[in-house]
Amino acid sequence: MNKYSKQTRFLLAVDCIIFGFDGESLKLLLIKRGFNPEKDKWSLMGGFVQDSESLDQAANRILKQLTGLEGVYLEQMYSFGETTRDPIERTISVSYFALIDIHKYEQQISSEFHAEWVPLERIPKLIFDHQDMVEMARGRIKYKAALHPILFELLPSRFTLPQLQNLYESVFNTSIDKRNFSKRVLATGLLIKLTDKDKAGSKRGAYYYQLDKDKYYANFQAFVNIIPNPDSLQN
Amino acid sequence: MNKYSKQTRFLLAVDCIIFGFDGESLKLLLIKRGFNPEKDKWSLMGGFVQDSESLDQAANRILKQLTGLEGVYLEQMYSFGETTRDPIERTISVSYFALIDIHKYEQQISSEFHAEWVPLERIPKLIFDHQDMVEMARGRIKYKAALHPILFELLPSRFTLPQLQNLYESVFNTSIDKRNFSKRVLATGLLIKLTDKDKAGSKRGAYYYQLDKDKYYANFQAFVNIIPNPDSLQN
DNA sequence: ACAAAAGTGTTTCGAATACACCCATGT
DNA sequence: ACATGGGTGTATTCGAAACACTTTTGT
Repeated sequence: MNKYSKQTRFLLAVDCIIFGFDGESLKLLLIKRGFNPEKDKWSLMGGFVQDSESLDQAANRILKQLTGLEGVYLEQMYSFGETTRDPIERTISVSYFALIDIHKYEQQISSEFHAEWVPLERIPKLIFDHQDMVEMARGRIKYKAALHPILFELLPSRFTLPQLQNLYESVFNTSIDKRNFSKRVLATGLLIKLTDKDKAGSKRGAYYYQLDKDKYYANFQAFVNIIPNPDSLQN
Repeated sequence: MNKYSKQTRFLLAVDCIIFGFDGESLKLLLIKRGFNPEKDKWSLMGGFVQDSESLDQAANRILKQLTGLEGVYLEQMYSFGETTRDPIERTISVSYFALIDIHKYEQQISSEFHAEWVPLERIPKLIFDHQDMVEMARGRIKYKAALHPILFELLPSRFTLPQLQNLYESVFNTSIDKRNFSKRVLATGLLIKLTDKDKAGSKRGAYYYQLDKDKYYANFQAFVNIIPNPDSLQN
């Protein structure tokens, strides 16, 4: 007995907006499609939802397919359902955004996706409505990062304050006084100062810090406003 | 030529979490299902997405079906896609939350939905995962209202400061000093003081205010934090 | 006259900001 | 010795919070 038999069924896709940070600038992981439609055009990584999996599972599967990574920060963003967004057949796309430590990214064996890290300032034209998704994701990461400590997900487990500040400055496209920055960020109580230094960036070296995971998970919901004058935030 | 022919298609629903405020408490508009499955159980208002409409259009249609209202505040919230969330057939639900002026609500002719306004403290058991949707919506309205002036959508076009304060106190389940409240809320510059008073609530009467629509739309994205200590916010 | 709700102002406190010098080290 | 980036403290400002009395009017 199928009570819903008169209803239309739809294709369902998941598309991932994958952020990474290389110490210089914020980047997205894009692929060059190796298949039709829109072969050889740039696109977000995505795939169809399978019969047996939830949306979250689909997103995790697709992320792993491309990056080899599991257990990364992944959050559902928005569902796109314009009737003509996919010219071949109507498809609803549930978009997810992911934050990964760019250094953990492993080129997958097949490299069948021709993935590339592209700085946000140089995103090429993308297929379908993927541009809109990227726009929304840029707004969302700013919005959320202004209030919650999510940007740590983009850094390796040990990082320095100058690195962290660079990251915030990239995301918000602003510059921050380093004295005030360190005060605010240390005042969260989320950071543990380590005893050794990163000598890569300077002669003197900068102390490594790591996240206090317990406090991180406990305080994640709390407002942690690190950005001065967080005005022009989207959404 | 259908390149996607091997993929599974899914039922797609839209479910609406509809908030209203009657001056006393925050309420949800729920329906008692008049059809199977789960006939006579409480549920959110929802419906299947049609072939010809976008997700937003579907949500607006469903909202209008129940309330008779158009042009109300309606925002996509989250998509629920657990494989077994609907026992009859797998259905993905895109949830929307709506804020409406409860006084504009018109019982629709058919009253085929047996709708009722239910205070948030007395939400009955709901079908499927609608409980989860309501929980998420409660978190979301707090979160967003702590930062943006969305609660005006719940009030009539003319309202008094005591009414507005009641609303904030209901949503955040707290009490606010009325002197500080009026300072903060007037400091936003979003309110226009009218010359006449609402004599219903008291002998002296309270001045009516209305939203400065232009400033409202212009400043919507800006942070407008009216709530003291907005800590325990979800999401 | 009094009860009930509306309206209003000042002081205090804490957080955010602006701002400048010394330190460590590789060259 | 010097150039480069790392690290730290204080004074000021501004906004948030605490707090109490007067006004109006229907009864």
